[in-house]
Amino acid sequence: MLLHRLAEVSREVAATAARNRKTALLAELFREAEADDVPIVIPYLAGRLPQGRIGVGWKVLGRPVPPAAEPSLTVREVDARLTELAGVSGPGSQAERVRLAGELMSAATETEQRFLLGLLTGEVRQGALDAVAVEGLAQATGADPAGVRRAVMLAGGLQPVAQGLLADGPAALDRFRLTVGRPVLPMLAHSASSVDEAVRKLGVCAVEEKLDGIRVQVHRDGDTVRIHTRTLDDITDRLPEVSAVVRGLAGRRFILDGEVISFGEDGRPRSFQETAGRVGSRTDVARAAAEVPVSPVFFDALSVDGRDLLDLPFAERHTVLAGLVPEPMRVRRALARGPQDIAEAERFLAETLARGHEGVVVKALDAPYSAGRRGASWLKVKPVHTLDLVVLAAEWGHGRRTGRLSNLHLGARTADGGWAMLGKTFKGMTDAMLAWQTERLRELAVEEHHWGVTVRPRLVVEIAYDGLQRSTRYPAGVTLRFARVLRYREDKRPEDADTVESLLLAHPGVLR
DNA sequence: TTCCGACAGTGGGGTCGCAAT
DNA sequence: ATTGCGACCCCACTATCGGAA
Repeated sequence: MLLHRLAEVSREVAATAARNRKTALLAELFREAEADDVPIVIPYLAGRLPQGRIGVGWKVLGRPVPPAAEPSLTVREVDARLTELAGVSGPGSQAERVRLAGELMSAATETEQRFLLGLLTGEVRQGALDAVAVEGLAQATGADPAGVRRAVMLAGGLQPVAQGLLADGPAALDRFRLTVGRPVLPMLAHSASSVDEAVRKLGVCAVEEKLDGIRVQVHRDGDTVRIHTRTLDDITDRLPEVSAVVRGLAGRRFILDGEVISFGEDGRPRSFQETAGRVGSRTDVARAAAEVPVSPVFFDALSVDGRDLLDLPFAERHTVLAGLVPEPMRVRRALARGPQDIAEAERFLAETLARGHEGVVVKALDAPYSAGRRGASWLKVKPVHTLDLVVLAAEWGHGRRTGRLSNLHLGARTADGGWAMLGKTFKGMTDAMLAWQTERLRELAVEEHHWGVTVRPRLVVEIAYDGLQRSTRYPAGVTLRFARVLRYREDKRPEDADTVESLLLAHPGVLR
């Protein structure tokens, strides 16, 4: 199949609003693909590379090159070239990547260039990724959509399922079962604004502490232990002490879901930055492990001794978990029968925060494990802080925000009457707010840049954030975690904005 | 007819590893 | 030794479609 055909379909999908039509377009293309093309066409149309990320970004792609007049590239040829690109390393590799990428781009037509650019930078933006591709695959093969979705979750990705389906038809779905050693997409949580809201929604539930670490899925098969992240990356080699702990557990074959986190000598959790830095260290693992040891803390069991637990209610999965994993290695929890226990649940949240954790996750006790979904049966609750800050600058948006000032630079007052930038945010704005702030900020502009405008510090905006973290980038030495806009405060003057000093007082110990 | 669940998009900060400077 | 890039951890929120109620 020609890449040109894919690029045209991608363009048409992007230009189509109706999701059913997007699905149909993808299905049509999947039906056209030859067997050898399938493992390439499917991920491409889901906006990703079969090779995963291959170290090619905006810089490597460099300046635009003149497009080819006629389409000639086949998807298999593109795939082969990208595999070659992915393999380049060592001194001189950057120049070689640039050369190979340039060669590929000059062989592509304009439409193909646009598609390849999106694919390589991970920004296809056609309004259809995994979910729509899964639906399209089901339609193309006549398989049950729910069955395909489930198989994809269990296989950890679209590709093996697509190959099976196109080779053997719907019967292939039976092959995809939960298997120890093969990671499955983890279940995710929605947010709730309070414990009260969460417990009222879920009824009989567990309230579990939410640790601010790295999500892990741990597989043990005898003496073999594998540890995977939320995106199913294998990080076993970076966490030897976790493997050792898991080998010490009673069961021989199991899959557990949990978090790894580092505790300080005082028993309190270290900052997310410290845990993440440790888990990210690959070169001198022994030293990193000595300096910042991490511990696994589990909260779910997906499979134990050959039993697939996914469809069991959480209450039963937890009973199995508790039989396998001793208490300190499980998250703390409280049970709530429903609204009558809200006070207790709130007390548990307060205690959890006092112990230095992030918040709680409220989980329905009767719900199955919805692999790969953001199930409504898990609700996270975290405290939210707010500040009144001043807009110092704003950046032009992209995609559907093109032509709108989008990303705000946020400043707090300093002791000398100036402003210290604390970070940026693009979150929380409605279309109406985007339109309004674009106009207002242009009026306040003192300087225009290619990236946006700097403005007179006049506009006060109320910002929600999850906490303060250390920063080497911003002048106060701190930045906001997950900052988002709540509303503009036109009733406030810049002099009413919060100060760096009061912010640091509100979060003692962050700078130290 | 209205409501709501699921998706995709729009980007945020930090840290690590690697290659280039 | 320092800098810049890319990958990958953490993530919130809004708009939209289409099926459920």
